[in-house]
Amino acid sequence: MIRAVKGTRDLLPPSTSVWNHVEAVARGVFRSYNYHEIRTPLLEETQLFARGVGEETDIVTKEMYTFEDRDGSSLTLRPEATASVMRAYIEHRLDQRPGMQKLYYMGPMFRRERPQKGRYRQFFQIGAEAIGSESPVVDAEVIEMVVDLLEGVGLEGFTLLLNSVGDSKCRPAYISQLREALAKVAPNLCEDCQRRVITNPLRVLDCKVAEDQPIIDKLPSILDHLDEACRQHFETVQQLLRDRKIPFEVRPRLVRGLDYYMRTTFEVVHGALGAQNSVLGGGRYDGLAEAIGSKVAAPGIGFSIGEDRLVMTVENAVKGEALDLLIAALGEAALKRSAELARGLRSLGLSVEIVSDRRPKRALELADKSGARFAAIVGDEELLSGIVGVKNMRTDEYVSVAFENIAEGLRSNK
RNA sequence: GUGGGUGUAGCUCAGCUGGUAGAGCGCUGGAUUGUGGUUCCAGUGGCCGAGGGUUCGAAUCCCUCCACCCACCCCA
Repeated sequence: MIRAVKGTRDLLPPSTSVWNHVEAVARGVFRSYNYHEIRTPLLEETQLFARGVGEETDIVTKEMYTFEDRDGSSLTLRPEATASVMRAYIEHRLDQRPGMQKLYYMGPMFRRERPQKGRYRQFFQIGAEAIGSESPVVDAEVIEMVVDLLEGVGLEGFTLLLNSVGDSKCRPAYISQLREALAKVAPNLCEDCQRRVITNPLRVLDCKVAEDQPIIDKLPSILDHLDEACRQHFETVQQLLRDRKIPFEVRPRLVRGLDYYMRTTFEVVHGALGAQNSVLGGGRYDGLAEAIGSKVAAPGIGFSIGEDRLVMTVENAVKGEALDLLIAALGEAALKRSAELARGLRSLGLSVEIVSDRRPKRALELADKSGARFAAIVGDEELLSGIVGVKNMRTDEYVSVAFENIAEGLRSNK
């Protein structure tokens, strides 16, 4: 048997209606903040991610789906979208368009990791990027939008974590101090951390091993090492969030795995997701444009939602897309008349199913099992009288109406 | 890449110390020529993850491999 490849999956009904719901809510929220959709290719030149995401990151060193094209060039299935959006921004000179560019996207990303709960090799992200401004006002609005979106799809009990990771001017100094401090305590840390001390000292801050916590708490905090500009920026973002009554927790130890982040970073976590508790991550990336070879500066901030994870948390809260009417047609003539009726109803946006190969009882049973709102039987009697008995499957109400009045009845009961 | 767990019907799972498969749910039909949800009856269903070994005989014991899940790493 041929199966879906490891880490990929088929999304089947009724689950797909949850996905549609999440995406519809997202589009609505994006529209209300004046964001517009951008669609970039799933394939990019490998260099884009190597430079944009960071040569040393896990994504680039071991998780990318990279292959050689027939002409010898190296292509990669996108592991994330921000670099692509920035590439498109530069390529099409969107900086020349009036005002800031507020863009959103949704679609599949690919990373070759070992799958587990909430993690797939093909996974879906919904994200947005605001490019063309360094202002903390934009940071606050992006975060406000994120909260709107999550609440809009019905997510409850999430926590917004906030931090600033400084910029290219103040972060290097902090990291060297951190290295110094780590050198002294390294032998007392867990095995993973001892490795991180060398590979990526910031990651030590993210360690979850209980015994390490007291040691990590004593390490220097990035927030004490921000330069004046970064400190101001971070202060303002926090003030604007308070003004908007958006609850958040400052987590000086919140670090992100992608090299391009600077200043504001944030994350939304939710229990009930297993070990992968992060639903969304984002931050500012003022140096990204230059990193991928742009001559013009393009400061920006964005975020990305793990749609698979979000759907997991709201799966039960969303109702499916119910069938409006199931018609049991008895005989040739009735089938013909039913098809006419269905055509009219469908053109009004109602969903209709015709069943002509089952006894009425079985047809009703099917209506019940498929969650139809109404059911009707069309046979010789109805053809003669022009009157159909329409049954409300939820309330058991049963009304006789003329063929031409069915639409109205269905719609008023919706 | 590393650990742990699990693989028997479409789904959830029973099958004790070896005697070549069961239940519930589902699906199809009937009881009930045209009105669902309850009941009852019948039918449909499986190279017991794959290969090899032990044995007269293996779903069951042994070995190898594979797949899926969870976790680590890391991230959405």
